[in-house]
Amino acid sequence: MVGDHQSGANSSYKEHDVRKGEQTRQEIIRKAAPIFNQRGYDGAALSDLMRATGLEKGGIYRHFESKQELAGDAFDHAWKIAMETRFEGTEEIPNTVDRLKQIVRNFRDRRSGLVPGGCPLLNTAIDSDDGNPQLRAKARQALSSWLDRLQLIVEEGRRRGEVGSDVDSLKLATLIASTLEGSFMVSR
Amino acid sequence: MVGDHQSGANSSYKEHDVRKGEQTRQEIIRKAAPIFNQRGYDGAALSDLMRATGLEKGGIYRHFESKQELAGDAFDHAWKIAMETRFEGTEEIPNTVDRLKQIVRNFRDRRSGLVPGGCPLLNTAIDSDDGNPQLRAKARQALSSWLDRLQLIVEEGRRRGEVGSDVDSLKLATLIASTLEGSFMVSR
DNA sequence: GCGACCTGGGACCGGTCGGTCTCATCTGAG
DNA sequence: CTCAGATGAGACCGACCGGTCCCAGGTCGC
Repeated sequence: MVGDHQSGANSSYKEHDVRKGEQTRQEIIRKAAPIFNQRGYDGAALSDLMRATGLEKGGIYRHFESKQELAGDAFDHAWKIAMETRFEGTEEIPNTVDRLKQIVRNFRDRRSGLVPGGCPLLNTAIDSDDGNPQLRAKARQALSSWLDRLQLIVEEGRRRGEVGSDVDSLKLATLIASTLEGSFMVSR
Repeated sequence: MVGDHQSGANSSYKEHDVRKGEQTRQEIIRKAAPIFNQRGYDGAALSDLMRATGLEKGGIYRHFESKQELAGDAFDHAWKIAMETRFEGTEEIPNTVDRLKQIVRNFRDRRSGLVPGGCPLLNTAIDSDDGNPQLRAKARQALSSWLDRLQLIVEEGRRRGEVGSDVDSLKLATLIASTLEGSFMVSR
């Protein structure tokens, strides 16, 4: 239906895809992400995206099948940045509790490099809780990957005796995530 | 601008306002609240509200200046119900900690009488974090009234020695609220 | 440098949005 | 019962929505 342009044979220049169009595509995603994150899916009008990217409608739709596809890519982009920021500089902390504390601190303090508009997960989860199953699925997936990562840290700590063995790692991970996300809302 | 119909003099039937129109107005609010709560402000189209209320556009706009006014009233309605539900049967619990526990339990368990679509505060806070200053103000006000109420309970407990005097009542109230709201999101 | 095709502009489309207005009908005080 | 005023229907409005399409011009492999 889409893609598979010049499908055949000899004609070339794929491999990493540094074609002009791919750069434009990435720039559209970068510029669109804050708008979706701030205004939500319905609130982000094509006209807003046009202004932000400096492109006309046709220029945007050249690179995306639909607004939904763009929103999905924009969410992935925003979430990737959020995750990197939240776990930045925590891998090398040896003690589990200290590492968790650093994650909380990252969550609280590091907002500069982030995509503006608050937590993409929280925004998207709420925004897509009626229709929009694609975005909803992405949000669900993002949440579980986050919980998994927290849970893994807790379990490692348990194995190393830095966290009590009576701790339910999934429950603790969920508690941490809930509280952090909740505080995001309160701090508006 | 609005209202103050038959402002003057002798002409009558105010007092409690049981006029037909007022009943209709309340029913519109009741029917509209779940739609705003589920779909958000932009997502709740007039056509949805028309279907839900069984009225035509003119019939709705007779009772509200604008969609914003209706959304505001719908939020107030939803929030009132949510607060009643959350604090239901907690006033008479003597011990402070038990009372707080009951509030948490209410939050978790009692969802039947509620306006569908999750917590109105969470929804509205996220939904209105770009424009829509009216709704934003209402959300802010709702949050502080909730925090105040929790804080009051904690402080009473402190005075009666049921809660450690080292506890910061505002911080604890905020923590409780954050965690509860956050868990609301996670549990989608 | 040529030529194929990738890229972006922008007019255009049908549909829906929130909101207004007029008018027929209903309600209820006298 | 009368009749003024309250109520609701629904046609209508301009703006804007997401999306399509074709064309001029740019890009890039050969």
